[in-house]
Amino acid sequence: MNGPKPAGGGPGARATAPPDAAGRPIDGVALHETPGHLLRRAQQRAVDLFVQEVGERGLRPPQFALLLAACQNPQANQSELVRITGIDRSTAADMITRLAGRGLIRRARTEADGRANRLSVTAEGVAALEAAADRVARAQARIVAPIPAGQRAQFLKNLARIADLPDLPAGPPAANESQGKGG
Amino acid sequence: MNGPKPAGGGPGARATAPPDAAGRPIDGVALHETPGHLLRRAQQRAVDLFVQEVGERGLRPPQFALLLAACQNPQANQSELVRITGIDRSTAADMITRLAGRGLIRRARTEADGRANRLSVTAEGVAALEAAADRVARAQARIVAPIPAGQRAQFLKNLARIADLPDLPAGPPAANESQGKGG
DNA sequence: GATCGATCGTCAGTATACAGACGAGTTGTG
DNA sequence: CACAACTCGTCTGTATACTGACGATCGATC
Repeated sequence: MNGPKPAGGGPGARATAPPDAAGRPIDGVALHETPGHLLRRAQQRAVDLFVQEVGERGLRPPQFALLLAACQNPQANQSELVRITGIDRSTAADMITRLAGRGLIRRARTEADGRANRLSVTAEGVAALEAAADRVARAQARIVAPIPAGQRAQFLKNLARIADLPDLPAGPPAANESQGKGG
Repeated sequence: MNGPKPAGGGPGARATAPPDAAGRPIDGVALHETPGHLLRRAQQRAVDLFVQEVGERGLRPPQFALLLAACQNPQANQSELVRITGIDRSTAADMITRLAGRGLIRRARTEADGRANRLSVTAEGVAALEAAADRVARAQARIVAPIPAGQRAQFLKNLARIADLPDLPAGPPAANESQGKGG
């Protein structure tokens, strides 16, 4: 555990000093209540669980995302995969070099556009994806496990809102989704 | 903007193939619905907003966290700050070197323990923190702005659950907190 | 055909993140 | 004191993230 000085202040998620703060104004800022810090810690934990399940020598989360996107969009070039995955274009270039070095992907200039690269996932790459799929699913389940089941869909929806991604395709099947059930 | 091809799949947040998936099982995995991916994208956005507010040449989120923790815990050594902030010890060593290079912090061996470093935030460091405080608060507000106001406290609580941090000090003042507004 | 603006991918530089090994120092035990 | 186990901080190596600059190419326009 690690919360030695919560500097307990008001409720909610304020990042400024409550009236009962100490001398300097910054002494009232509670790091552990700020959304940005919580997001960072939560993402750390998510990566940790992913690596625990998939293995330290296996695919890492962004590698899985990139390889999966390439597999599901065979005619996409690097820029399109960058848009799909949210990985930076410079980072993607490095990652593709590493994935190609492991034989999971191939990179070749397209004939139609002399600037663009088309990425082909190799048979080994597909095998790596399929071998990881179940473990990734387990990791995802463990990530949201600490959240009460009835609140998970709403939580992910709000996470998508922050991420500024298209909202989850909330279909008709789920009935109780915009309200938690009391308790 | 960046969501050109959502590759819409099944509802909910499953990470495995729904029965109506295409040929390979991995074709049914919807990246944009997985908690890990959403956490990564949301954190990217949070960092982006932080940098927008504080400035590209200013403190970055982990630097702010480390400097703030050092300021609020003057007698803490590096290991303790590592525990408070969740920053890796190797990363923290690098960051402290950079912060010291900018004159925001000083590092010195303690007399009591010949291994430990005590970190002193300089006057410039305190000034940087205080100058950033309001901007950081604005950034935090913008991060959760896309979430309906009534759901923010619950969202942050669930984020803290994932992060495996001590729960937010949800005091007695908040009454309607574990349920959304009726329906 | 020539040119301008936009796009694609690469590269350099910097910052964050983490595993693993290491030296130095401390603590517990005898 | 001697010794082992542990802790603190550093260092190396690798991976992710992003900015800014760059060359190459494409598209539109003249």
